[in-house]
Amino acid sequence: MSSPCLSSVLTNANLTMYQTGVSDVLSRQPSVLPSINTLQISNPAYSSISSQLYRQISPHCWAAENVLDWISDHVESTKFDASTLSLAYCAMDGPTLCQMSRDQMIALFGPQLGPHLHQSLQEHKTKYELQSLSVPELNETCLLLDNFLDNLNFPLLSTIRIGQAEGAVSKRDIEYGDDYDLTGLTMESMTSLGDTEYLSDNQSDSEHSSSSNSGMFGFSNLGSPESGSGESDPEFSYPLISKVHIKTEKGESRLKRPRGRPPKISREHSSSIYENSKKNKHAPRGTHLWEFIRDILIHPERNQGLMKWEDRHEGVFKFLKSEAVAQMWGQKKKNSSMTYEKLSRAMRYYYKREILERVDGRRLVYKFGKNSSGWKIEEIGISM
DNA sequence: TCCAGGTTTCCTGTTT
DNA sequence: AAAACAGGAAACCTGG
Repeated sequence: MSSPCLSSVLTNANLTMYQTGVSDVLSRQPSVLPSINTLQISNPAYSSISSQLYRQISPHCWAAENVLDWISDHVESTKFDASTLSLAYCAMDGPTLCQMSRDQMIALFGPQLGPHLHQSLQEHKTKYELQSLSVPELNETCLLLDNFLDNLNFPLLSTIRIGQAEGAVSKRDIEYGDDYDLTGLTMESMTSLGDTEYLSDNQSDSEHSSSSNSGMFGFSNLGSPESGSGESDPEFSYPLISKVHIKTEKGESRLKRPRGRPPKISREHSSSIYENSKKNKHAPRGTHLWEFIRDILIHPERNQGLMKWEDRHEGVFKFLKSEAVAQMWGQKKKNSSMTYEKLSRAMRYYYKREILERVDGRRLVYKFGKNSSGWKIEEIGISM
């Protein structure tokens, strides 16, 4: 993968092929997704090169990030106030976009940006209808490549991070609470999200409904392992061929060790831990795990059945989809290999600091301690 | 440059 | 048997 353009094309094609449920997300949660800037920045595949990629692809083949790039360009060119634009309206892929009428686009993007976007889209569609011969060939190639890599137990193209060094992120752009988003979870991450104890808010503890997991966020079940436990399955644990390129101040790119204790060399599938896809950027101060957990709990629109209060007044809560929460945390920290096991270790460190209290005998249940804050009803002033 | 805080990762053993 | 829990150890990153 030496050509960034080809890499981006393949990555985007893969995203296009496998991203599902975007319209579902659109219809449900228009206000909870991050801003355009934070999504672009939090997307590891994003780069200045790929941001122009949509110009070379038919709108019908645009992935969500191509749509985002396209919208971003128009936001800039029209001096539109992006802060008034919900990212949820931008988090759709090309095929979804192409199905929208002019009125629908005006309804979504407003009377200023909507017509502009519609006009632009028609121009792009017209342009690429003339080149329709080449696009199916590209899609077919991408599909073949994906199948090929999949059969070799390589990660899907969408899980490979390419040119990360190009996606340099400034610290001020990483604002807590806005840059995690389930729609950005990759294929590899979604294969193991289904916990055995998923419960909707209306269900009792005795009810189990793992079969409904895939539909919670509108993701389809895309080839999860039979075992149902991606974490314990070596084939579904880590991307194998990704590399972490860290751009230094001098501008060169080099391999960098991932954070944490290095894994044992002898472990199967750990061909090289230093080649794992990770950005070793530590979160800025104030971005703590317990705050992340707290914010999921106190924002029902973000919760989506991930966690629930067991005792709202006592601060007792339970993970309903522990792996999904861990993936979200990992996404926030730019760490694709985050698991509930690791997250829970960090949670246990909070016992000593009395940010959390133990809840003995109950699995996946924690309680906020006296050194936590911001979760009490009287503190946040709303009724849960 | 060093240090502290806050994880992240791995590991072994225990409990549910 | 598997998943979750517990906690030690070590590594890493960021901010001060």
